[in-house]
Amino acid sequence: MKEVESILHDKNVRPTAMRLLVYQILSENKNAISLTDIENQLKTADRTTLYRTIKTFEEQGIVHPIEDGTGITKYALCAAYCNADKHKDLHLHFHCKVCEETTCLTEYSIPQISIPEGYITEDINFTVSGVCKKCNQG
Amino acid sequence: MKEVESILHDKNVRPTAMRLLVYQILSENKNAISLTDIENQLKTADRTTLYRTIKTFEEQGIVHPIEDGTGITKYALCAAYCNADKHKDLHLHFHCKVCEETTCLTEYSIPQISIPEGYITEDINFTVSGVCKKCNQG
DNA sequence: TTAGATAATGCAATGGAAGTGCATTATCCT
DNA sequence: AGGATAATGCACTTCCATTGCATTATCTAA
Ligand SMILES: [Mn+2]
Ligand SMILES: [Mn+2]
Ligand SMILES: [Zn+2]
Ligand SMILES: [Zn+2]
Repeated sequence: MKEVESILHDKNVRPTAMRLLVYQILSENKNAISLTDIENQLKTADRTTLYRTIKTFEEQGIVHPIEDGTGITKYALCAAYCNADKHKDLHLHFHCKVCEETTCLTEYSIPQISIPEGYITEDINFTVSGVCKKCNQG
Repeated sequence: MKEVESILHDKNVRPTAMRLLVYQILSENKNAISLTDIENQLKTADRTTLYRTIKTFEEQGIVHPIEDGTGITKYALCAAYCNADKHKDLHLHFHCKVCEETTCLTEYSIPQISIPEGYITEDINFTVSGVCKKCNQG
């Protein structure tokens, strides 16, 4: 059994051909990508299938969604220890307004914060936007 | 000159009837609201006008947009000291998955963070989602 | 190993929000 | 008051997200 196949298997996701391809694409892109990006890189696949594949991946802790402020949700692979119960990759995300790329800053953790008494935290989104290093050196 | 009128005036926005109404609605809602929310509370107005009104308000530091993870942008009035050059109300936002309400936690500032060398920060979005106090007491 | 149950896929269609072009109307300043 | 400029309303377009349903693939247990 190939590596990707066993990863999906471990996360309780049936390793279909389509899913292996989507996983492949996600792992080849160093930036976070949108559903449309995936669609463009996988001309054969139907958008609906991709949509539901990503949804499944998200639910099973394989990818995490990123709201980068563009209104288009991006996705990136999770750390190995994420699972269906909890996403544990709480890092910053950066969106460059010049090149439009959205990146996981996996080395930069979301800082601890307090929220008002009585509120329950389930998800945290910390996204910084501006100009990335590459675009800053023009 | 009424109070709202002078606020708009100070921010270099012509105080038209429509704009006064939009401002009114924003100030009456204690939560952040969407364009559609405004539309529903102002049946007479055309959506395009509201769209452009909000855009103008945003540019002139009257409202700030909030990406709460739903994909629908919400808006809330800024602090008095925001202006066209810079939004200075850097606080947390909370989105309740039960009642769907999005709130400004104006008392809770966005913590200082470091980002990688060479990156330039322009905007920061820090949104927590989960269950709000009200929904947590059911 | 095969049949039947269950899950995944593909197609077609819908919904909702964002955004644009242009003609008309209101506002403001001189 | 008059003319420049800005705001508004209407009609349309685009794009992404999402669903229903029929078909096909996958897995499991007999
Ligand atoms: Mn990430
Ligand atoms: Mn706010
Ligand atoms: Zn860039
Ligand atoms: Zn709530």
